[in-house]
Amino acid sequence: MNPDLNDDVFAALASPVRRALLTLLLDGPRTVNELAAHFDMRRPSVSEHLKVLRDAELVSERRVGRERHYSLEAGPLMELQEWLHPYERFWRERMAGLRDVLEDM
Amino acid sequence: MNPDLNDDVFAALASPVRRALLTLLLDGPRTVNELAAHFDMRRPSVSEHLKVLRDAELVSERRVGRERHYSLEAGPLMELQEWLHPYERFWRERMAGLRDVLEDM
DNA sequence: ATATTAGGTAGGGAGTTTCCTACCTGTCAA
DNA sequence: TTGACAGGTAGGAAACTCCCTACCTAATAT
Repeated sequence: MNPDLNDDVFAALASPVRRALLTLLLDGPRTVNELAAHFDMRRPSVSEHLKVLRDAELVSERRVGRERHYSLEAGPLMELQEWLHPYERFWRERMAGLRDVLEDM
Repeated sequence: MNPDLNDDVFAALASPVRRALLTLLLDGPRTVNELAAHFDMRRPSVSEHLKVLRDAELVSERRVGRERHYSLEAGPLMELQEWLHPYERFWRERMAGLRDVLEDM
């Protein structure tokens, strides 16, 4: 049903550091050093986090001279949204329940 | 911004077993034994997965005699959908790009 | 009362994750 | 051409995950 939404994506999103990296990339492509500056962590560790994101195809890299520019790739996140669809009914029901309670007050 | 969407939710979703448990609960509340029957795994392990889901508030439990009925709680998934919002722009852009390529063919 | 059933908890082993330092290659600048 | 800089890779320690078996309590059934 969602053939391309695999474990790797969920595993990649499980780390707060990697989620923060994705958030930083919302503002456009960034080099590894620019990204690393935001973390209390050595650069090689950031490199490894980027590798996990690359393997999950959540980011892409473009080589520019001796720099590497990382960009957000939102495809897997779109599939994640699709994965959520079957659950949507449940939170709508809960919201409806909440609304009813509020109306009774 | 999403104060209630914490690490626990992403970590809970990182396991394929736990995602399968949520999928099973789409059909309504289930006991631990009913859930465990779907996995090639001992029951205590399923219990532990359920504990992780409970801690992330993705499921709730109701005691009925000696059984425990687990139910889906979609609140955190709704927050996950909200977490995705800032990324939506990116996949829309990608889709638009794809459409343009197709139109040129 | 006793046996059985539902299901949680404890402790442990194997595998994985996450960080580190040390080191390497490739590019640019002097 | 030599030095400095960007950033990836290797190897290893500490912590965490995931599964197991053994065991426990509470509730039902006999």
